[in-house]
Amino acid sequence: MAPAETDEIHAIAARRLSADGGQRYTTSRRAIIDVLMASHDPMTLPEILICDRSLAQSSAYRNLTELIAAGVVHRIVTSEEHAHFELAQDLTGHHHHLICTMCGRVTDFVVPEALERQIDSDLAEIARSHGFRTEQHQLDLIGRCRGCA
Amino acid sequence: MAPAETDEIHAIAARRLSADGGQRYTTSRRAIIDVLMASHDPMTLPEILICDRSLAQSSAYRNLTELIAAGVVHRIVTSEEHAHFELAQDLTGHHHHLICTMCGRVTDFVVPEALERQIDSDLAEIARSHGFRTEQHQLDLIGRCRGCA
DNA sequence: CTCAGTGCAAAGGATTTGCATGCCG
DNA sequence: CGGCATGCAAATCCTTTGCACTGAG
Repeated sequence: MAPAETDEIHAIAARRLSADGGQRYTTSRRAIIDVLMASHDPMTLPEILICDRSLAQSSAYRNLTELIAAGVVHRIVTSEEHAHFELAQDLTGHHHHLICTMCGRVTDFVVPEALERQIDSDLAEIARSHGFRTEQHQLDLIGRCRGCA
Repeated sequence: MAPAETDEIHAIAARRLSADGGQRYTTSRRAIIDVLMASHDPMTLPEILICDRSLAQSSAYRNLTELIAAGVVHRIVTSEEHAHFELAQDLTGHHHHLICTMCGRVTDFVVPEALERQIDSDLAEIARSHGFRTEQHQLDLIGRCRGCA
């Protein structure tokens, strides 16, 4: 669960893509990963395109879909118009999101280890009682960010 | 925070709507609330329309928007195609959601009081340190439901 | 050569909106 | 009467897809 090194992330991405049906780690895909690594917070597609003017919108969407399928990128849906994208949490470390209802910005935060463990154990019990196979939990705060408060 | 009675919910809905700029609690709006009360889990718009054949799609969306603005209904966004709608949690009691990545179904669950308190206090501290004004927290489990596992 | 990747333009699909009409207060 | 509410159809807008072309192995 420890955050991976920058170079290591590229290596992992390449490996997961090729494991996922022989996909290549192309320049465009690497560029997307670079952009996401450079940002500390999840980004929308328009934001990604601004950081990487060379990319076509449809290709960006297609590559993100591929990266998500390969487990390298994670998509975050909010009430806002655009989805947000971030590196998979097994690459960057597990965290949660502050979601601003005004400007739509998504910001990362981490919670104390003790709380994380408590949540995991309580939710495991709940999932079991519902016959639910949990893939991930998601704990977000919805409200107004500092700038919009 | 205690769940409100069925009749009481209608009264509250009417009151909040009229407080929200003089909106009326019309037959259609009451019907939507009835449908949501009858379901124990959040519903998509198509599901609502099936339960209430008399409603036009656009009116249903418009009424839901109005009910959300009045704080009577809550909208849940998932990765699935349709949003889900449920009564505001101050009417039904605070709870969380199991979200199935296969069939898209959303199911309610509650967590132990102790965990809820722990989350609230830890997150309050985090929000403070980010200058974030929290409106609600959201703790969901993403995975496969019993039928799709 | 072959097949994945790319870009452009067009399609898809949930949700929203314009507009004329209906209806409660 | 006045303004909110409704329904239909058309518009929006994020995202996906069809298709022809390019490029890496």
